[in-house]
Amino acid sequence: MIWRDEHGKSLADHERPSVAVDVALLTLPPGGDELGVVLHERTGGHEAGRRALPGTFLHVDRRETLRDAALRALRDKVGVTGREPRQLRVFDAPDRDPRGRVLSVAHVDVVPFALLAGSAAEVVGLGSLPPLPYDHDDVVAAAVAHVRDVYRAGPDPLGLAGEEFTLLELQTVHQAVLGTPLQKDTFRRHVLPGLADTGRTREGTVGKPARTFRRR
Amino acid sequence: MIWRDEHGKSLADHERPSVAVDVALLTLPPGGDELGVVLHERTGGHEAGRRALPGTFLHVDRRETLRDAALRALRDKVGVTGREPRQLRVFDAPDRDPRGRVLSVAHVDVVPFALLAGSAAEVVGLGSLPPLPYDHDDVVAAAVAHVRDVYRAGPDPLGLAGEEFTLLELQTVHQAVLGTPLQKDTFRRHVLPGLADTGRTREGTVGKPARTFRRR
DNA sequence: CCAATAGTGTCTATCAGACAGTATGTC
DNA sequence: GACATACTGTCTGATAGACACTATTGG
Repeated sequence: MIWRDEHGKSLADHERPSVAVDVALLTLPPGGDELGVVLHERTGGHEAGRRALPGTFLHVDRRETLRDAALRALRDKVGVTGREPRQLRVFDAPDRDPRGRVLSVAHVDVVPFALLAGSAAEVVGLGSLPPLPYDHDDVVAAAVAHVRDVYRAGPDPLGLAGEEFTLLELQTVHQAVLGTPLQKDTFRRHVLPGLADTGRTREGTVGKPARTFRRR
Repeated sequence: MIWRDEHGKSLADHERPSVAVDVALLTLPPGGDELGVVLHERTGGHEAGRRALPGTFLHVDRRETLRDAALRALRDKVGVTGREPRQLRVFDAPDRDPRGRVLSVAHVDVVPFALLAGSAAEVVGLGSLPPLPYDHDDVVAAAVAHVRDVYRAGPDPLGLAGEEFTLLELQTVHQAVLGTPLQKDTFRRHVLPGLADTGRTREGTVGKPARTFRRR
């Protein structure tokens, strides 16, 4: 049976675009004071050696969702699992891909730097990004803007700081994400209502040991 | 020439989904105190008589953008032109359309009620929506949430109040959009910085005539 | 004068931001 | 005890929210 729409057309009568997903995966390199982008270097094909955001085509034949495609791209291209990519928007300029009409559903996610150890990921600071293919520069810009918005709402909403952290560690994360320095006492009062004291302290440093917290 | 990706596959080797756009077009019925949704009644086909959001398939063969497809849907299905639809997100549940794999890029826009005069549009208040097909209920919910967010930022960002308005008219619009009553004096001070006094007043009513404003 | 709506002076509670203090650890 | 870092009391200025007053029109 073939379903037809109000003009008597079936789905087969419409030319269909290819649909891809691209993921701007952001992280915080240690010691760095700015966000990093996880790229992968392409091998083979006509774009060998060029770095790009991890991405892939949607596998319609496997009834794959966009989320699953994004997770597959992260796993296969940069060896990262356990993420929760969020849609940013669809990039749909007709000439954005020279191979044909390809819509790209841009996603954003974030990963603690420690989880990248030993993976195929290459992390590049926001300030030293190479030119990226397609509209990946716009994807990164949208991703950074989105993450900054989210981080204005409360303490480490996406878990960049890990499970347990001191207030100074949390402040460092927020400063790197937002790209601006923050005041210690103001920051403390801002985030404290959203945190739970673990009862433990961070020992072994100079100065008074700091209490550690979890997100509530 | 056929471009091949890093696995030696060309675009033709991937099964492609159909891509549709759906638009939640919101308006403010006169006298009403809540947002309305512009629906169109389907004619012919297997869903005749059912009401749905205006939508259409992306015309890949015409190199159409998603924005253009959304504008075309508004023009052809409900007779509305001159809008600026914004993407909400992609709805991609594999079984959302019984005809096959169809991704829907949901859009939102807003239209002054006066511009609907004589069109094929049917406006239904948010509180009295019939069950909508596919995931159109979710689209409407996302659209309303988005418009509410936008209207928290400043005076009538999307132009629902028209060109020129009194503060009371503007307040009525905001109350209907947000679904909550607002305080006269607080509202006034909140929006005044974003308005320009026209120098004119609204005559012919009981009480002191109100000055009219434009958005700045 | 009265009714009705427009517009404003002012009080208060809250909050961001900052300074400068106190507390508690290492060396 | 010196020093470094964690934590906090408190001041200030800005802002949201609300009350109640004044202003200006039509009838």
